[in-house]
Amino acid sequence: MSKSETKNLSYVVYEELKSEILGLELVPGQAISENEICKKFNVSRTPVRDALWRLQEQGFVATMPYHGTYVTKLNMSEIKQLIYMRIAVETNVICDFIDITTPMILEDVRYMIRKQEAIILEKDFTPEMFYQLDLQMHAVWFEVTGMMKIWEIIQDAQVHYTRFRKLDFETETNFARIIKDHKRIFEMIQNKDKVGLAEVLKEHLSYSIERMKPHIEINYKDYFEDSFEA
Amino acid sequence: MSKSETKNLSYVVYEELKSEILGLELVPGQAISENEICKKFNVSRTPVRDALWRLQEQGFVATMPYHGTYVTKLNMSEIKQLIYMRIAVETNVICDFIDITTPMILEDVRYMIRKQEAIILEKDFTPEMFYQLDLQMHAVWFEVTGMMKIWEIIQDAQVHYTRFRKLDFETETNFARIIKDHKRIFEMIQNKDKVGLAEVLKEHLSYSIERMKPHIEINYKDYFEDSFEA
DNA sequence: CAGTGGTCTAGACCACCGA
DNA sequence: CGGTGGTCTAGACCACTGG
Repeated sequence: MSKSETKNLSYVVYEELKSEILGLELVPGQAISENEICKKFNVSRTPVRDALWRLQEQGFVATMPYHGTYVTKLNMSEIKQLIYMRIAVETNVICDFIDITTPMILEDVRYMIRKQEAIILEKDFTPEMFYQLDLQMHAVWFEVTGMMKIWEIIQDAQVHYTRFRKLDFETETNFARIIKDHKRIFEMIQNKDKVGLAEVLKEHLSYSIERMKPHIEINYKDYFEDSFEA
Repeated sequence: MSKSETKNLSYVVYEELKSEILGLELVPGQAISENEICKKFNVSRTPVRDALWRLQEQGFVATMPYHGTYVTKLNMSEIKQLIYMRIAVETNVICDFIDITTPMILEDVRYMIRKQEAIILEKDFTPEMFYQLDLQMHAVWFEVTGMMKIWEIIQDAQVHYTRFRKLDFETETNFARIIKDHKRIFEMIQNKDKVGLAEVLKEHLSYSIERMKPHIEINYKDYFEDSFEA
C-alpha cells in the first residue's frame, strides 16, 4: 500500500473521530481515552490532544479533568437558543437587506432557489448537498448587509444543531417544504413586507426542530442531555 | 525570590501576554515570536504554543503560517456587527423577559442599578468594577428567559469590543449617562413598553461606540484595521 | 539562505478520580 | 491502587516565507 497521503496526523485523527461521532459509531456519552486513540492510530499524545482540543472547541467532546473524555450529548435547550438567536438576528438582517438590495442580487437569490429545486432531482443527491445550497442562500443577506462576521459567529455556534440535523437524515427531510419556505421568503423580500417576513422566517427556522421532536423522543432519547420540558 | 507560585506555565504566559496586549505594551500589529517568548519565560515551546493558541482563539493574536504571530488590530466593522447582533438578540430577550418577570426579579434589577450608582462613588473605584456590575445586570434577562447559552456566545464574541472599551478607559466614560440609560430601560420593562424599549436599548448599546469614534480617529487610528467608512 | 511556525516524538512527573 | 488527563521538556524534522 502507498502510505502517507496523510500529511497531518492530528488532522487525520480529528477527521476520523469527528466522522465517527457524526456517524454515530461513537455515540453521545461514550468515553474515549487518549491512550486508546494513541494506540489505535499509532501516534503520540501530542497529535491526539490536538485533535481532541479541536473536537472540544466545536463541542463534539468534553473532557472531565483527570477523569476522561466523552462524546457530548446533544442539548435541546442549546439548540433552541441558537435558533432563537438566529431568528432574532436574521430577521433584522433581512429587513436591512430589503432596504438596500438590487434586482441583480435578487436574481442571484432566485437562481439559488432554482438550484435547490434542481439538485433534489439529481440521482446522486445527498442531503448534505442541499444544506450547502441552503447555507449559501442564507449567507447572501449577511454578505450584502456587511454582516459576515455575525454569520460566522452563528455558524460556529451551530455545531450542536449540525449534529441534530444528522439525526434528521436518518428519518426524512421534506426538502420541498423547505424550498417552498424559501420562495415565500423571497416573495416577502420582493414585496418589502417586513412583518410577513418575520413570521415566515420564524416558522422556517423553527420548522425542523418542531418536526423532529416526536422522532427524537422515541428514537434518540439517550443522545440528549435533557428531558423535554419547555 | 520565592518561585513557583506559578502552577501552570502556559497559563502564566497567557496571562502575561494578554495583560501586555490589553495594556498596550504590545501594540496592535506588533510581531511576537515563539522563540522569543520561550527565552523570555524560559520555557519550552509547548506551553508557549498553548498560550498563543488561547490568545488566538480569543482574537488577541493571529498567526500567519511560516511567517509570524502578530497582535491583532481592532476591527471597527466587527465591533459594529457585534453590537448589531447584541441589539437584535437582547431586544427580543427583554421583550420575553417583560412577559414573564416577577416583582421579586424586578427588585433584583433595581438593586443592581442602585449598586451601580453607589460604586462610582467609592474611593477605590475602577471602571472595571462598573463593567462587572453592568454585565451582571444585562445577564439577568438572559438568565430569567433561559437564554444563558446565547449570553455566553455573545460574551465570547465580544472580545474585540472589550479591547475597544479598554481604549475608552484612557479617555473618559460617562457612567452617570449609562446608569440613566439603565433606569430608562428599567422603566420600560415595568411599563411593558416594548416599542420604547427597543429604541432605548439600541441607543444604549450603540452609545459608547458613537461617542468614542472621534477619539479613536485622532488617537488610536493605528490600532485599527480599517479606515472609517459606513 | 536563515527564520518562522507546523508537526511530532518519547519520554517524564504530577494531580485527581474511582474502585 | 491504577488509570485518566494535565503539563512539560528537549529535542527533531519539515514547509513555507521573506529578503
